[in-house]
Amino acid sequence: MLEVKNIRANIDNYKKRLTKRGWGADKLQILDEIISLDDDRKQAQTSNDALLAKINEVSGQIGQLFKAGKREEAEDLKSIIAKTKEESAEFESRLKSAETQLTEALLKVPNIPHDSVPEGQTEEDNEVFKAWDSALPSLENALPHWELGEKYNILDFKLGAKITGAGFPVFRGKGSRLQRALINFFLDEATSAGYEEIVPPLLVNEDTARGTGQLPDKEGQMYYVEKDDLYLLPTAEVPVTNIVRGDILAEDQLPIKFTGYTPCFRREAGSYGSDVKGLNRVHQFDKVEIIQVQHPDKSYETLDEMVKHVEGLLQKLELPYRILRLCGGDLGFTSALTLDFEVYAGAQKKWLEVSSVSNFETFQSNRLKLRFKDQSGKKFLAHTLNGSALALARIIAAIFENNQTENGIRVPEVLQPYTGFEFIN
RNA sequence: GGAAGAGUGGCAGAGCUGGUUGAAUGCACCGGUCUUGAAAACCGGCGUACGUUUGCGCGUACCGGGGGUUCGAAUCCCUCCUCUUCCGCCA
Repeated sequence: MLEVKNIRANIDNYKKRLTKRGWGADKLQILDEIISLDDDRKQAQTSNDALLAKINEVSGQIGQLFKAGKREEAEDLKSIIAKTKEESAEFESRLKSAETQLTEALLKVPNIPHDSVPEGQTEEDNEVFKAWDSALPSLENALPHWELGEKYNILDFKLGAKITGAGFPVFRGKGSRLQRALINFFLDEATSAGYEEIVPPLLVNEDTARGTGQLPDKEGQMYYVEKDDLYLLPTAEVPVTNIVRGDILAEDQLPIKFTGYTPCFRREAGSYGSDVKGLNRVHQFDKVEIIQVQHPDKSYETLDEMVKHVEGLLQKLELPYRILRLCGGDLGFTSALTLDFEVYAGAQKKWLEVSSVSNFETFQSNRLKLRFKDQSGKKFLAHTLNGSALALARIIAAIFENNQTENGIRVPEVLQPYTGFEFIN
């Protein structure tokens, strides 16, 4: 959520940058409405506060009169309060209405794209930030990962459908072991890069889902447990970022670095087409997330650092990858700048998104009320960033497809200490 | 799931027979005096949000969340949440 004071101070600039998201004049006028609602809000509060002050003052007088035994005089003053309360009620309802409308309007405005965000409407317009220069794997008679899963009995979609439904794959045997190896490898890499490991709850309440921006408008993407009013998490970002919700940190506590492994649950309502095949798009997958809370002056350096981290993982896994800078039209609602990582799956001959690293600047922290205090005691909203490091399902798809040999699927060397075997066969 | 008790400022802990109590006191923290330096001692400061003001400041709200009673509530009532203890159940 944007801050009204920033909208006021930068309205022309914000409008200009929001056009990158494809916003036209009709949508942009909401910024003017926000300022006007904020004016209403202030006016109502100023009037109401004055009336409340009067009530407080007269109440004090009544108290004094009662003490002095002047009951009748006290009774007389009560009528003043009754009258003032009536006046106050009107301003109070105006105030509440302005606040409600203001919040509703603010919730509709996405984050302001960073200057480096390319123009464009669809994923076609994403900028290739770093391309893969070497030759892509080109295998004779290569099998897609879902066939390899069946061939080696390590990944079973039909079984998942039987137990739960479509989009809930079952790993077994060496497939399970590879999965566990990847999780451990990713967590080890993150913790040695200074991230504190977190095991969060997998169900979150409404306040938490609101804090990172999943609510109010993405409830359709989350599984919801009605009886307990809880949501199954779509990413570890949600519970882990909320660790610091409402905090006022000391400046020297920054940056805060968290990592966490969790399964992720996504309804993926409305998805269709060939890209949902196999592990390409599933309702439950495992992911290791990295999260940082950083000083606004350093958050873009931090973004680079996180990009390097993710890049390092892909290099160690020997996977061909490329990095995209998302264009305005493809940029997530809460993000100011996002870099997507894609790995090449050699049998499908497709690029699969395996990580998304974003700087939210103060968009999340404003909702989270996450601030830090500088040496003079002034408070500022912190910047939040996160990235997948990495999302497992598609990584496994790529490893299966790219590493298939006559002897089976070759386990990347870096994972072999974790798996205890070199081939899946 | 049942029963009882409790939720106050960074922490501890008063207030809870309603009336300058945003809240005593102690610790922690920050500044100062003292000291060669430090400690101790002493003095001062020390919550959050919104509004208002050039500024000093002033106003309003907040004592787990929400609602109510009252001229006036941290203090009374209702409700929800959380925690503790005991019982039950259980990985």
